[in-house]
Amino acid sequence: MTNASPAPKSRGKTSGTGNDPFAAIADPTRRALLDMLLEGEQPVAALVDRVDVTFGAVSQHLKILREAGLVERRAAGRQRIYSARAARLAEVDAWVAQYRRFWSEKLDTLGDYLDETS
Amino acid sequence: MTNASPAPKSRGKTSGTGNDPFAAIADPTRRALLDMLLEGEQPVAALVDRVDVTFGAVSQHLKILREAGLVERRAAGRQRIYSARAARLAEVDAWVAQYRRFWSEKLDTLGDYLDETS
DNA sequence: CTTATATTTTAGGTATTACTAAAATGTCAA
DNA sequence: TTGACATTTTAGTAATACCTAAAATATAAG
Repeated sequence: MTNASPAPKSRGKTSGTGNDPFAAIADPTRRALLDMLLEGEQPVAALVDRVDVTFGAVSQHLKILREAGLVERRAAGRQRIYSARAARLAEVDAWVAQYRRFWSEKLDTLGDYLDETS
Repeated sequence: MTNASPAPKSRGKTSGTGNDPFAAIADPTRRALLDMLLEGEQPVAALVDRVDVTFGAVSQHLKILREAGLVERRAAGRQRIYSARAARLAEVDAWVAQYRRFWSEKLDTLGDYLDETS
């Protein structure tokens, strides 16, 4: 027997980019946006010219981040001011935390990683 | 003016699922596989019957995880034994760490780290 | 050599993603 | 009102992701 089909596979609820923080931070542009907001709240236009995609694209990314609970929006005149709302990243952090003991039984500086050690 | 095109946009190097740990852990099945490997190294077949996709799909996921440096493979007879290689998650951890102060100025029981540096 | 086992790879399909350009919405100001 | 500004939404497209079934590879055993 070659393969055992595990079910008809409805392909229906993959949760998607919206609302899942892991999916939300998978995109490098979205991480860049979050990083910018880490410096403080900003209107969309301020983010746009640091990011090399169109205004529309940034707006769409912000929507995804907002649906994931990672940013907040506030109205100010005709602007929309966005700010980071990192609480939702706690879910990601909790997951990664399980693995911490694997790479650092000794937790050094916490500032340098990226190695191979093999 | 409606939009300012930021460049022809070659759509070429989005890094993709392979080799980018953020993209690698975006998929829930892959996170599940990593979680299983956290219990200890395992041959592919052992993972397959806890995951509800075909053998082929699991093999593909493991390939992506391997390309991202998140798992290791070892041969044992005709089996391939996989094990978690969490070091690469340090990159994710480092990124998330920037945000920790946002949701916990007091860092309770989470993973318990000395983030500091600010 | 032949067959069974364990896994990987390929081919093909469908869904989702990320992007752009343009249209739509909402707000401010003359 | 009219027009400019700030942002969002829509429509359409190309690339990517994930999945299955089946073929291919590799090792072990009779």
